[in-house]
Amino acid sequence: MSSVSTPAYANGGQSLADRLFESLRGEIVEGNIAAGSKISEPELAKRFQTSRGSLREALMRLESLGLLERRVNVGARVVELDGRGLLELYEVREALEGMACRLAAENMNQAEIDGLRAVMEEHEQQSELQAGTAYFQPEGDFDFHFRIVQGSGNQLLIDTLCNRLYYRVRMYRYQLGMASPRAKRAFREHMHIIDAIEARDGELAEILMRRHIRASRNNIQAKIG
Amino acid sequence: MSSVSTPAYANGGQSLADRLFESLRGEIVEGNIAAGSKISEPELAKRFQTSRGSLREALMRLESLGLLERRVNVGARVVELDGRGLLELYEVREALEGMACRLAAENMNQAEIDGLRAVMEEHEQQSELQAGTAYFQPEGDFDFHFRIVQGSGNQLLIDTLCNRLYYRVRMYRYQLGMASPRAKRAFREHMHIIDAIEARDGELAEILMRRHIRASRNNIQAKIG
DNA sequence: AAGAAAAACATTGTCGACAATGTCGCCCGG
DNA sequence: CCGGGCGACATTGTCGACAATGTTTTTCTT
Repeated sequence: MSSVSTPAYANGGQSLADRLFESLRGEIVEGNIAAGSKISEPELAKRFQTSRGSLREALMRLESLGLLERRVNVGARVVELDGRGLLELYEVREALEGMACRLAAENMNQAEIDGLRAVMEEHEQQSELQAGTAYFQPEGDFDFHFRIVQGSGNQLLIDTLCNRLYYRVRMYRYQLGMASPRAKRAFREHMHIIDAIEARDGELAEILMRRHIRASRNNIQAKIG
Repeated sequence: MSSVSTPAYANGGQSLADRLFESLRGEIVEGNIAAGSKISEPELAKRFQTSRGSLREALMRLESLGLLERRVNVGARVVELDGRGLLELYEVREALEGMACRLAAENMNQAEIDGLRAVMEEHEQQSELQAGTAYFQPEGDFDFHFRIVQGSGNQLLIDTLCNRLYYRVRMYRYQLGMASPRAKRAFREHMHIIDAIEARDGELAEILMRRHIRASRNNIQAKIG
């Protein structure tokens, strides 16, 4: 179907720099490219069989994501992961997701709320399969928070959390292994949050979400901070 | 002093793309480049006497700032300013600045608090010079909020607000002329916030800041939304 | 004449080369 | 032996040209 002259970057409506960006983002989040390590443009360009120009575009977008730090005429480094940064991240999450939860209680339709409950049922089954004290599935937890943010209807809020902060959260989880041992408690907190949303009680929903995130933060602080 | 071979981009420790970025950011914020208008890379490159490569770097950073929207193989457009976006912006500000205010109450030192009061005295004098119902100085208002955010000590929060959201706020103010007629009320609200910070009452400081921003939002919604 | 196909144009994405800066190692003087 | 200056190397910033896509205009057919 495709002619022999099909260019390498004519894929799926996204540019080559887009795909480089996504690949590198994944490698950084999962720690495949070590935190704090220096980025060599020529080396990466060779690894991905591309030119430096497109690679640099990807690097700049990673910088604006907060995953890289670039200094003029020096180069780019993957950000360091320190406890302070993680705690700061949770403070911002508390503020933003609290607001998102309030808005979700006002704006979510019934289908979206049902979807939330379905996610929780899935959690419950998986939790029963695993040991009672098993770590809380980061995947499912993310799904829960993700859906609430989407339900806020505030595009700026959605973009800030889902396209910016969450990658950093995942990076910390992967590399510092922040598996929360608060499985059962977190599950109950999630359920209460859904109840508040379904009751259209935005004020309560916000309070519960903030306490939920703050509890995680305190948990982290006790361990690492 | 400078030799004839001094390169154009060897200024002040920042790259040419950095300066292009700042220049364009200013022109977009102030409406010199109209909202919603299409960006022509060759045209701008000619205007700034630079190559397209450096210009594209600046454009990408503007995109990550939320001031431009780019589509692959089509080009970049300045974002449109609609009431919905402005209201969303204020919802995010309410959440983030509320948190910033809480943290500021916990972390600001006395010198910073004194600086806040000095800003307010300046406001008062300028307000007296102008008519009693005069619009609230965007400059001074920004200074007040700016300082509180700085005082939070949370680097992620500072970056998100000062290096990301505030440019959009300024863009709206310039172009939609959002001069708040709440001068005296806002001034009193600011003073109460400072009092709460000085009393190290983070909870109250957050509540007051949120109400302050929400009042502005309601004011805007009544007018435009 | 109206609509569609096609070609010409303009714009964007990508690439390799050059210029300038930072970095590392070596040599020299103290 | 140690510290500072100097030079070679590597890396980054910048530029102009080419390839591919989107857009507009022209032209041909019905």
